[in-house]
Formats: sequence, C-alpha cells, structure tokens
Amino acid sequence: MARAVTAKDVAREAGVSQATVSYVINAHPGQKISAPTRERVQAAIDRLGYTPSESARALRKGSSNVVLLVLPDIPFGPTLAHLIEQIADELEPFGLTTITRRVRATSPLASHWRSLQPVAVVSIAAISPEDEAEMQAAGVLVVSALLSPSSQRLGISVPQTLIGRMQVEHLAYAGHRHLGYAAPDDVRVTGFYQLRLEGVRSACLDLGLADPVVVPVALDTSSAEQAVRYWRSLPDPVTAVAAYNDETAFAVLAGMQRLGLSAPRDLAVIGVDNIPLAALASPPLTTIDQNLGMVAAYVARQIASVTHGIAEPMPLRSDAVTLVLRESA
Amino acid sequence: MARAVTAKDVAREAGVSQATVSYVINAHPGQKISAPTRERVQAAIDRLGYTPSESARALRKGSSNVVLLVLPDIPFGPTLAHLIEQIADELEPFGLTTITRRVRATSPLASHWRSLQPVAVVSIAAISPEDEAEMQAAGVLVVSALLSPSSQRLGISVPQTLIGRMQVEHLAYAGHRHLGYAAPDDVRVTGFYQLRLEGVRSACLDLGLADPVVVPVALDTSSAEQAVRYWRSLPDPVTAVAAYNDETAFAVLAGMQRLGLSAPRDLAVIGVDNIPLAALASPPLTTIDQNLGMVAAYVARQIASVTHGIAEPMPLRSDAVTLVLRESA
DNA sequence: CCTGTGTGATGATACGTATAACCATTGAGG
DNA sequence: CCTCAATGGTTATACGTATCATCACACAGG
Repeated sequence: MARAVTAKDVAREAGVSQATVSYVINAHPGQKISAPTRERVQAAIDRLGYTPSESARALRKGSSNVVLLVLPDIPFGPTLAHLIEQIADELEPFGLTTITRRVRATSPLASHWRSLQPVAVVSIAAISPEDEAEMQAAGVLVVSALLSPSSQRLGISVPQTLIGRMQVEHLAYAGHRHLGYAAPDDVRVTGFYQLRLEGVRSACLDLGLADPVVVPVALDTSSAEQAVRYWRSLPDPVTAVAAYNDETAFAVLAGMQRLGLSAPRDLAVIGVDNIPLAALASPPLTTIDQNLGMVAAYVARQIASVTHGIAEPMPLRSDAVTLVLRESA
Repeated sequence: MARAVTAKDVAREAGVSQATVSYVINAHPGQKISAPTRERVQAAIDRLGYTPSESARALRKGSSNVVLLVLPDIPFGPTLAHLIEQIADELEPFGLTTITRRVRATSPLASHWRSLQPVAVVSIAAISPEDEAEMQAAGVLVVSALLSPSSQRLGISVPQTLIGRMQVEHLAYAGHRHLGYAAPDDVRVTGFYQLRLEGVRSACLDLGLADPVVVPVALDTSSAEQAVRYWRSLPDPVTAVAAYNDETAFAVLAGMQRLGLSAPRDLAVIGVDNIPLAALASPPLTTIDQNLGMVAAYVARQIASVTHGIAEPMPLRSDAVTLVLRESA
C-alpha cells in the first residue's frame, strides 16, 4: 500500500522547500517565484504524479472546495437529475466539487454541512431561517434555487406561479373556458405543486375563467382514465387540462387513449418541463420549459463570483420560461 | 465568522482530554471509557452541537469516507440517475458520501481520485488496467458496475448481452422471424449498445432467425419514421423491433404513429429499462427491466463489507433481468 | 508488603497543506 | 560606504483528528 506522493516529496525531488512547492501551485500573491524554480518544481510534480491532498488543503484553509447541493426528499425525475448534473458541470471548471444530499425535513440540516465545511450550500428545498443564520455565521455561502430566495440570501428562483399562469394563458388563448388541473399524486412535491396551482388559479381569475377542477392523477393509466372521465362528466365539461408536469401529462394522455379520446380534439393537455420524451408523445406534448440550464449556469456563476471573484452573473431574463408549442394543446 | 466547534472545545466543556472525546466518538477497541465519562462527553457534544471535521479525519486516517462514482461521458437518462441516487442512498447509512464525477476518456483517472482519497471507486465505465493497478496499490477499493469486472476486481455486471438476448427470445416466441434493431444515435453509449446488439445477434443465430436489420434512430419522430418505413419496405419486411432502450422505443412508436401504424399489429416494439413512462406509452411498452435497484444494493453492500466488515452480499440472482410484458410486443 | 494486572484516562505526535514571519542576496540611490 | 527596498527563497507553525505510548490508580494474589 504505497504512500501517496506529498508536497514534501516533490520538494526533495526539486531541491526546494515544501513551502516553495505550495507557492508554485497556488500562485500566491505577494510571493514571487523565479521562472527556473517554478519550472523545476513543475517538472518534479509531473515526474512524481503529485496531486495535492484535498483533505489537508481543506483542513488548513478551513473550508473545502465542496458545494453541497441539498435536495428535499422529492422523486428524482429526469428534470431534477439534469439540473443537478448541469450545476456540477458548471462548477467543475472552478475546481468545485458538488455533493448532493437528500434531506428529510425532520433531520437537522446542520449535521449535513458542518462536517463538510462546504464553500457554498445550494438548496432546492426551503431552508429554515435558523439553519440559514448558522451557515451565514460559519461563512458558508447560501444559494437557493427554484424556490424563492430570502432577501439576504443569494439565489435564483424560477417563479413557479408563472409556470401555472403560462399554462392557463395558452389554453385560454386557444379558446378553452373550463380547465382541469392534473395534480401530482406524490405528497413530497407539494411545495412545487401548490405554487404552480396557485398560478393557475390566479390566472383563471384574471382571465375570467372558471376555477380549475383539480384532480390528483397518479402515474398509471387507470388513475388517469378515471380523472378524464370525471372531467368530461361535469355539467360544464372540462375541455383542457393543465398537468403538474410532463409525466402527469403523459398519464392523462394514456388515460384518454384508453377511453378512445384524442388530444387536443376531445381534451387539450399541457405539461411542464419539456422532458426529452415530450416530443415523442402521441400527440406530441405542448409544454412549458423552465430552462433550468440557465438556472444551473446562474447558480454556478453566482458561487464562482464569490469564491473566484469573477463577474456577477446577469440577472436571469424574465422570458426564460417559455411555451413549447406542439400538438396536444 | 464563528470558528467551528472542535473536539478540544468539547473536551474543555466536559472536563476531559481531547483524546477521550475522540475515543468516545469512535468506540475504539482496546480503549475503555467509563459510562459516566461517556455520558458527560456526549452531553457536551450535544450542548455545543459538535460535528467532527471530515477533512481532519480524512487527513489523519489517510482516507476519506468518500465513495467516488465514475461515470463515462454518457447522457444522463432517468435510469442512470436513479442508479446513482440509489447507490448514494444505500451508502449513506454507513457514513459514506458519494461523489459522482463524469470522466472523459481523454483525461487520466488519477487526477480525479488521488486528491479525494476515496475509500472506494465505483466505475460505470471501463477502467484501464494501469489506473486500476494504481488504485489497488493506493488501497482504494475498486468496484465496477454494469460492465464486466475484471478477475481481481470486485463488482457486479449486468450482462448486457443477456438483455439483447431476452428481447429476441420474447419476439421470437411471439412468432416474429424478421427483426429490426433500433440503435441509439449517440456514439457515447457505444459500450452498452455494442454488447446489447451482440446479444441480439447471437440469439437470432441460435433461434434460427435472420440477422437483425440495424438502423440508428434518433430521439425525434422523423428519424424514427424513416427507420420504420425502411424496415417495412424490405423484401422480407421486419415485423418486430428491439430498441436500444425505452426512449428509442418511444421514438419508434412515435414514428409509427405518424405513419398511421400501430403496435404490435403492424410492428412489435420492445425496449429496455422499464422507465416509469413505459407503462404510459401508447400502446404500453413491453420492455426488459435490468433491476438496477438490486445492482445498487449489491454494490453498496460490497463496499460496506470491506469498510465495515459486514457480511458479503449474496451473489446476484441470475433472474434479476426480467421481461415486463405489456402491449407493444 | 510487594508484585502483577487490568481499567480508564492523558500527553504527545503525525497526517499534508497554506501561509506568516523571517532571512540572505543583490542592486540602486544618496 | 551605508541604507533601503526588492527579490526569491526558507523555517516554523497551525488547522482538527486519531492513535500510540504512557501513566495513575485500584485491587487481587502470593
């Protein structure tokens, strides 16, 4: 079990002190290293295959190069997976490592971040003010994504209510007056669901439409079939459905299929997320794209602006959330 | 910026030495701590909200509690995301933190694991023998998932060829003699694609079927439409298609839909993965389930068996890969 | 009464890095 | 000639933990 190569080994190999090796690696301002020395050290590093120990570095500096991504206990759909992956990809060029941790509401957040001493915590879930204060006090940057940041906190929120509003606006524009809402079956996404539905509701109000008929739809055909049958059985039948997300929309389409109905003729359907499969639904699914790629980039730049002193990101354009018009609505 | 609470602070609070605190936390064999002392220390820990520094611990022990998950540069579908998430969930109870890193084939693996000093490296991609030898020498446990482990390496492989074979067996059983294969459009998944196709080919040979007609299908309707038209235009028309995965299968179904064809009557379709949406396709998609949940559990147990001395996992049952019979084939 | 032994704690140290403090050399300016 | 500053390094130390070596003490056996 070979011992790892340390800076001291490199120093010996290059005939300098360990401190010099460190200065060469980190380009410390206020400490000049001559070109020949730098080269000798670099050569030794290459020859020995030296890699600085992240643990030692973190211990010394008091904070690691880790960004902790805190997820609520929500199902791990393609959209969320992609968001995580993108944030990690955007942070990597800055030497920042992303660690994701799923947090149940009951367990205190502290146990998760204290031991890691991350440089930043990105939260998809809501953070309690106490947790936040603690982290601020410890010098940890707190960034929230998706849900609204507090005033003191950095972050970016995709206005979930806007998403619901846009669904309704499109359906109303197409002439629909009586809408249904396909709610998710999973209590764990209530945070998002409530906000989106709120957007739907207020948009209906603003546009003079009837209040949407909310029905939970599980991700199976019979559940959706039942919902569809109910919507169409009303005195004022629902003619269009806004779904919580694309997966729920798929379920609605499957339920309709089973009943021999077709979208948008019998019932228009609009989803949220624009998952890759949305274009392949039958009929191709009209949906709202949150453009989470921009969110990922924004979050990453915001962190890098603090840790690496790069320019602050431009505020996100408000037209980031877009309608993807296909055939289902 | 409050300094973090250290073991020394706890020691002072409890009126003991720092060493004692460490012994209380780690239950070191060969060092008894009396019950009263243990309680006093524990009380102090709770009172101060102490959490051991992971960096210092890793530095001291020479290896962190990190498990590095190495991904090839493949697209991040729902299946892979779920596998990652499950491995992380399985490892967390053992105090192991999962870090995923996507590795392009060009960059040397060493730069990724050396600095982290992970206790184990789980690889979805192939690992070069040199990389593997280096890790072994450094005492890092190497586990490979999905693709075949080498003889010395721990790991578990889902036999990708078996997947292709099972697709064919089902289609042949249903009476199909001329098969098509919907290949992925993405060069990055060649590793998996080649193996699955090989399984398809050899099964065709064994069952006396014609060699499958391989056509690449991108994840859009027109690409699939073209493929479907081609399959049906052959002198011996293809009557059933095995798709690389469920997403490709969705594309094929969409292409058929556009042509007014329906599965399985005009063309049977079978996928791989059993993604949640597979049941909601029209018609519901028949597919092969790899049961990656079992893979995740197996990998996690295998790691824990080394780090925590728990029992070795039972070898994976060979019937883990199963046919999910729905309507498309 | 002395020795041996087990229990339960402490002191000291090393892990590998970053950085503050210090120092030797050189060259310029007065 | 002496001072001063700049350059390019070195020495020493601290970060927080785990663990080895040591030790104080009590107590049993002879």
